[in-house]
Amino acid sequence: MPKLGMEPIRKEALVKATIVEIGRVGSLDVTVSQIAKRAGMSSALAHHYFGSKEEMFLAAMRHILTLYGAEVRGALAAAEGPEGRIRAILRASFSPGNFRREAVSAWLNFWVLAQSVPEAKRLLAVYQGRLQSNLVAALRPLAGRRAVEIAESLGALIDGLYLREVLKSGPPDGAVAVAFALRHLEAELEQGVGE
Amino acid sequence: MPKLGMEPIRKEALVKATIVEIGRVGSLDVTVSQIAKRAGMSSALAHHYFGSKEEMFLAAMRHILTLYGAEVRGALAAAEGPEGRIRAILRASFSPGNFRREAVSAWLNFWVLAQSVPEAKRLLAVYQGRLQSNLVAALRPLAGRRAVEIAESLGALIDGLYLREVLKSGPPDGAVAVAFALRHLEAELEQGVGE
Amino acid sequence: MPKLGMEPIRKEALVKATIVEIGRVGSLDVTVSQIAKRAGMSSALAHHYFGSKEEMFLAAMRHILTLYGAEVRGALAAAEGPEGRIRAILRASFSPGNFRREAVSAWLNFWVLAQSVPEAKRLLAVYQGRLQSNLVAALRPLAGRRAVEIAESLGALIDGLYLREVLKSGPPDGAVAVAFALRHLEAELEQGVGE
Amino acid sequence: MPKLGMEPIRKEALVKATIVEIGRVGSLDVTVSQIAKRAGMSSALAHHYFGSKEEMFLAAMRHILTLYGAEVRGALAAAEGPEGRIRAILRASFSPGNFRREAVSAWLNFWVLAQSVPEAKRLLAVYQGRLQSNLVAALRPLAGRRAVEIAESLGALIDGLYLREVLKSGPPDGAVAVAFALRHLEAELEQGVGE
DNA sequence: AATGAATGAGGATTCATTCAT
DNA sequence: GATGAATGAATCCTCATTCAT
Repeated sequence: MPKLGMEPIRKEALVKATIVEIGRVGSLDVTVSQIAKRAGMSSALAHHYFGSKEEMFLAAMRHILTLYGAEVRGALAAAEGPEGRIRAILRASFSPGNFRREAVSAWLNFWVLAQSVPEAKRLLAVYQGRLQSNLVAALRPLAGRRAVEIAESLGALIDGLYLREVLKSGPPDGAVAVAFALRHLEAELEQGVGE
Repeated sequence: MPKLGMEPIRKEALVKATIVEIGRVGSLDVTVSQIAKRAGMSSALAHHYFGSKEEMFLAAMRHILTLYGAEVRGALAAAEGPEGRIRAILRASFSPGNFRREAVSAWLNFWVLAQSVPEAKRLLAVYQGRLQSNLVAALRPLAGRRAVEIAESLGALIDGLYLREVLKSGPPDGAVAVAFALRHLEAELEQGVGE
Repeated sequence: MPKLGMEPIRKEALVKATIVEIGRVGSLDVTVSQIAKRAGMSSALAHHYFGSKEEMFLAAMRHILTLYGAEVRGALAAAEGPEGRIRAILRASFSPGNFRREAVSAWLNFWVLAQSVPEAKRLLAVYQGRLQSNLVAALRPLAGRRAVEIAESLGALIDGLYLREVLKSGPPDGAVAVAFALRHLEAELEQGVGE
Repeated sequence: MPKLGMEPIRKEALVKATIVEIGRVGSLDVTVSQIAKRAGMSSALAHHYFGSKEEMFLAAMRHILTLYGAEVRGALAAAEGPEGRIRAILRASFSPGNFRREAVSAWLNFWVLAQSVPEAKRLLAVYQGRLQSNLVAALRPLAGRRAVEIAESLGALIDGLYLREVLKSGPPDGAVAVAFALRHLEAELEQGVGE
């Protein structure tokens, strides 16, 4: 008797194991066996479910980006006012669920993957596009036509803060990162006001 | 007496080939043979001069960071006034020599390398430290005690802009990046004034 | 469910192939591929089961020493009287199963291995210790306190005869070797009597 | 101007370095570069003088066997009476010059070499032949027609004692070995007397 | 005489992937 | 569904040897 509904459970376990292993090793030089072992199954089964190592990586990317997207959406739903929406996006971006060592490590490696795997590039582009439109929507009432460029610089700053987390030791501090980004934003907005 | 003085020539060729290959493949999954072939020699010779693949990567990192450092130093030497110094740093950061596809790709991969190779981490930390102190020195007259935090956010922004170049197509446009960073900076400085 | 229970079969095939190849080449300069090919499998599988070439060598050593030990034990079980026990040990030592060209060659190479691999050294020491105590036990009733030194010299003689077999051509002649050792032994014992 | 008479000096340095390195590593897995470096020259020069690694090994063998032969000859010249001659041979065999760790190690490795290199086999056979005839000559007056077999067993015992030195720790003790061999010999001779 | 330069050949080891059961 | 078995294809690295100077 086949166990019913094993597939999603197995897949999820593999996706999580993939992220953990990438985070542990710090690169994509992770073997399917390592991942499968951590997920509690044989490497053959991992291939059975994903077809190839690359597909596992892509699934892991989707998982991380989906998680991020969900968190942002949730935060936005509870936010009020333009500024509140921006704060919500930032807080979600640096929430403990996203801004944790192994996720940051995986995320960085996905940028590398994007250089050689088109689908990975597409996924990152989608994520970036969503972030950008969310920011623009929230900024429009505050910054008018400057919303686009401010959004872009805020987005780049967020990515830069993620990147730099790699060199730091100790657990990531999301609050500090949010404060940084907010200060930057206020500066930009004040400038707009001053025009 | 044998042919002499080949070492520096070979090493330089290998370092350049390493960067080219990393840029071409988009990851550190380059074989020593590929690199050596592009540098016009056997892989055995590459090992003879560098001892290991990792050492070649580190040499390539040092090369890129040294190049960057030299360009910044040169630009600073010709700069006048605090603002001029900042512009110099930014222009050097996004100069065609540094802000080119293959160098950006290599640079991104070095961040990944830094997660598993301590020496790579150290090198990046040194580069980051220099950038920070250069920025702080230039910002001090303009922003007083806020110099440090502005420098940090400016640094993160620069890294973010580098990172995002990965998703773009076409040759990197340094001018746009500089403009972005400058706008951000002006906003930060104005804010200080408004306090 | 997959094909099962291959491990012991494969391992045994590899161990035997290792001995054959060492005997054929006359040194430890055998490639894993050669061994694996002779054992009828890929070198990758050999590594899968043994982890490393060195482990294969050690397994081959254990095999040879175990074989030897078993033969001695068997012969001792059927032996009667002190002299009978000694004859049994000698006959086992030079039995066709142990005293054959390829086993002698492998044995010699294991002595070399013992110089650089501690575990190999340990194995040889264990074998030597067992031989010594077996001999002493059998000699005690015949030679009293001289048993120890006679055993030692008999052991060294056995090893010397093995060693010298290397230079000979044609199949080893165990009978001659046994006769040699027995004559030596009788001389030693008579001397004791004469005291 | 070529340095005159460099060749023998270089060659000797290489031969000694070969023995040292084999002793150090405990096997013939020594690189020409290691040997050359220890001899204070480039590996290219080593090849210039010996043509190949194998030739270096053979030269080292000749060196060791020559040394041994010379010592035996010297000792024999000063010996008096049959028993004195035998003692001389044994003492030479286990003299500090021959019975030292690195020489024993090299000697063992040469037995291995003899299995695949005919010239090495020939050299060992020559050494063994000389030892045998020396022993027979000395034993004839004492043991008559039994001289041959006693010589052979004494020779095997010597080789066995050399071999077993490999497992021991601490510097070889020639005196003990000589005593061992002498006791064995006396036993053999007494037996002859008793016939 | 002497050596730095250079390489071809090879060898241990790894790994994604496939397959039979 | 699940996995042990199995391998081909790499890849890093080593090394004896050659050569130009």
